[in-house]
Amino acid sequence: MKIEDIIKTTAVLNNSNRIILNVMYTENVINEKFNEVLKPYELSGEQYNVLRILRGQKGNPANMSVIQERMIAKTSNTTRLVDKLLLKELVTRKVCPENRRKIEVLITQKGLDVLHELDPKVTEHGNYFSKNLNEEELEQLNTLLEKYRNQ
Amino acid sequence: MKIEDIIKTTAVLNNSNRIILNVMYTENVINEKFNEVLKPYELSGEQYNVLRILRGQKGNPANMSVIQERMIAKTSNTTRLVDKLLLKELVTRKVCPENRRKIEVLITQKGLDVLHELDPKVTEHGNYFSKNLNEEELEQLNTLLEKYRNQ
DNA sequence: AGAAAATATTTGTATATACAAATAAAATAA
DNA sequence: TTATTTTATTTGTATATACAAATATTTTCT
Repeated sequence: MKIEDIIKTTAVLNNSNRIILNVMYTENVINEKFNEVLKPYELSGEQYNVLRILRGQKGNPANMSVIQERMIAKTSNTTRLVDKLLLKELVTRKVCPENRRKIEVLITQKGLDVLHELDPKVTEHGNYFSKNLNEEELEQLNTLLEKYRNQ
Repeated sequence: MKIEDIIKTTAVLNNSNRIILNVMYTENVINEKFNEVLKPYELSGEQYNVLRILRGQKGNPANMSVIQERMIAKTSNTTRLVDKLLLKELVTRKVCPENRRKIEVLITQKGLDVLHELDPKVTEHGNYFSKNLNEEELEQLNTLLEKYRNQ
């Protein structure tokens, strides 16, 4: 469906404005669907993102600034996200003994189990949208988005 | 910059996952930049979106559900957004006399003036990103995003 | 007409985002 | 060694998002 029909505008949009709206709306659609996947686990998208970053550390702890710089939404409040994960016992945190300013965050076995259970559902979520494009188009879309962003 | 480098992952991503991350990250970049444009006016992106919808009404009032269905983020809380705009005297609201369940929202002259002042800055914001692509690529990106979203 | 259902909006609550300020520890400079 | 600067994280505050429940009005059914 064209973005003009979705936002029910009669205005003629130029390609520049249409991309802004299309990217924003597509992100919303992806997120809404992904939140449905996460809902039974009572995780938010950004909490899931933190868990993925921690699993990627393969047993090494990550401190707050490492998590921060690997997040998609760079302005997320990592402290509070980790707090929530701690309450659910999906991560542990302790002060780094070498540098007491730093906090070492680790994913727990429970956290790894949750991610493992989610893995196929996350794959399915990605395929739900990408199935509409062939491999060449998928490649193109990634390339165009990366090119578009470059300031 | 490739999304893998931005989120500093060593994992190999398939195109399906890369699109999800690329769309989410691109939306973030667009929004961060757009918030800078809006900041001097103390407007949020969604407040601006509501003002645009109201201007598009060309003098006719819009009720809450009309605003809602034209918004990009379909889950926004229209009541509270309109409340904020009302405090800034950018809109008016009154109960619809024909159907007292409905609320008629109108943009004020002050609201129109703010939008008019923002217009060139919004255009500039769109061009800031779209200048990286030629007309054909812009067209392609829009088409691919619209195709991608189709369930 | 009165009850029930549908529609339009508001309110409540928890969480998340955006951004500035505060705190604490470590590194560097005088 | 003390003061200053830098680094890492936390806290505060206002706003926004997500979603359920409440309220008010209108429409439909009997």
